[in-house]
Amino acid sequence: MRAPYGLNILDNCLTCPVREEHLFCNLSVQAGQRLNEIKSTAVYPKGAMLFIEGQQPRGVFVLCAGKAKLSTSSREGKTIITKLSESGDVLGLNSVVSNRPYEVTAEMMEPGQANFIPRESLIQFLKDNGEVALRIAEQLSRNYYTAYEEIRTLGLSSSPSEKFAKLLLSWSTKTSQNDGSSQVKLTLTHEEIAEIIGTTRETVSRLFSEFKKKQLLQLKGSTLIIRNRLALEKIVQS
Amino acid sequence: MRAPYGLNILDNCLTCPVREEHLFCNLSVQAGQRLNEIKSTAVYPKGAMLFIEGQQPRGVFVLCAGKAKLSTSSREGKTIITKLSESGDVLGLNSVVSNRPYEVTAEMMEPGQANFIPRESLIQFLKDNGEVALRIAEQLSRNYYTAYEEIRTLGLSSSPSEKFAKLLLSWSTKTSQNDGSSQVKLTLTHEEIAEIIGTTRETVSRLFSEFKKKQLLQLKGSTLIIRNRLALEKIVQS
DNA sequence: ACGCCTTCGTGATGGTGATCACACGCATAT
DNA sequence: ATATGCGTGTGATCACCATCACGAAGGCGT
Repeated sequence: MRAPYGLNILDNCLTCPVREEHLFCNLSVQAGQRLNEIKSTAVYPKGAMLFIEGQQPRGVFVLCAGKAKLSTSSREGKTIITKLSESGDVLGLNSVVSNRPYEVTAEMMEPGQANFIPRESLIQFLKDNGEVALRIAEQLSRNYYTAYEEIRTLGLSSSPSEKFAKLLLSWSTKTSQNDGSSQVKLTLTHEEIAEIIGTTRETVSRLFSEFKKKQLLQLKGSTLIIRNRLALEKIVQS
Repeated sequence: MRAPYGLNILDNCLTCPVREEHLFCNLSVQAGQRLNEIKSTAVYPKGAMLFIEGQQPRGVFVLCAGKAKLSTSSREGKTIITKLSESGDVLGLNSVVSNRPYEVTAEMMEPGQANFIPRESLIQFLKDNGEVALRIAEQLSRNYYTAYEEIRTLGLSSSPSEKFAKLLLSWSTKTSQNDGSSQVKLTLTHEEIAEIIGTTRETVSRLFSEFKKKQLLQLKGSTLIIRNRLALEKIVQS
């Protein structure tokens, strides 16, 4: 398969982002080869849709480079972002395994690259390799956990402040310093943050102001500095 | 293993609730026998907790008789019910497969019976029977779908009326008549309904009044009659 | 029959966040 | 420079629903 958009393709992208929880690591030699045969790699520009909510599942995408956002929308146009995916993540797995329509839309937030594995091939591959099926099951149950966290956040923590604090903390843990502060490159618009925590853009703006005033965070250009982790945890407290 | 609470035990409960999506149907003879060896059956009274949020996963429960509610709570005591389980459902599967703490509490809503399969035995069983692992994966992805529906409901439909209407419809579809009305035995308290749709008891009371006045539903004793399905669907519209 | 507990109905009140509106800064394009 | 668009800050308003409060109705044991 030729790559769209005329960009380069890495030869073997499946192994490039080696992460602890990577699904397709440590396979037997034959399994690895088979996987290489059925996958195809492509490059996507910013804004490209890997798949769209409601489509029949064509296959899974293994993200190699770039970030993607997973979102779902109501008829009236309200949108929630359920996950920000990074390289190594496997997208569309649930739909492919259960053969139901994609439940989310996956959109590239920046130019990137992904491996595509067609549904039929993957299912056959799993039938032939029982040990991988179990690993897939593990991955699915991890996905479930994440979804459950989301449910807890949406259902139990009522106020936007709480959810905002929770989001900041989830960013903070990735880049924690020993002195309690941490820095994150802020690539999301207020609108997008609003879609993550289920509120409006205006409220997010006000939350930023409020948290700045309370010395909880600080902004230098597009760099977000989280000042007071403990205070944030106190706000969350669920 | 002896049954607690001094009640009777069915000999082979695994096969009693034969449902389309039943996990452990149509197994090979050996697999079926092995499964029978590692399972144990017990009877539970109303209010019994099969497992509690946060506990290390001991194993899965296959519900044979009785209903159970799955719920999760915040520290401040707010509770949401995420699922009402019926016979045939497999509880605790996600936690067992991913070896993380139970993410919910499972409580019997009425006296019932369940098979228990210890974690270690199940995992070994799955390793030995690759084809079952794939079926487990399918089940997990169905669970994921359900969770996703919950996220959509919580995140996208803002008003309690909308969520209430959605709940009524989900009950209605199970027992639909051809004339558009349907009857359901209402076994939940307003408090529990509130925990399902994420609002307060008082609001549920008021919703009942409001919907009665609008001729959307009717109550005869504990029998709920849903009068106007289309109007409900119009309220939902997400 | 009596008290006790759970469930349910409904009024009054107040806070919170969605909504609308508009202005500003800052890109990039013309 | 001017235009156009996007992302952002912030004020004013208002509906909605959580909360508190209380009473009524039913179930259950003693």
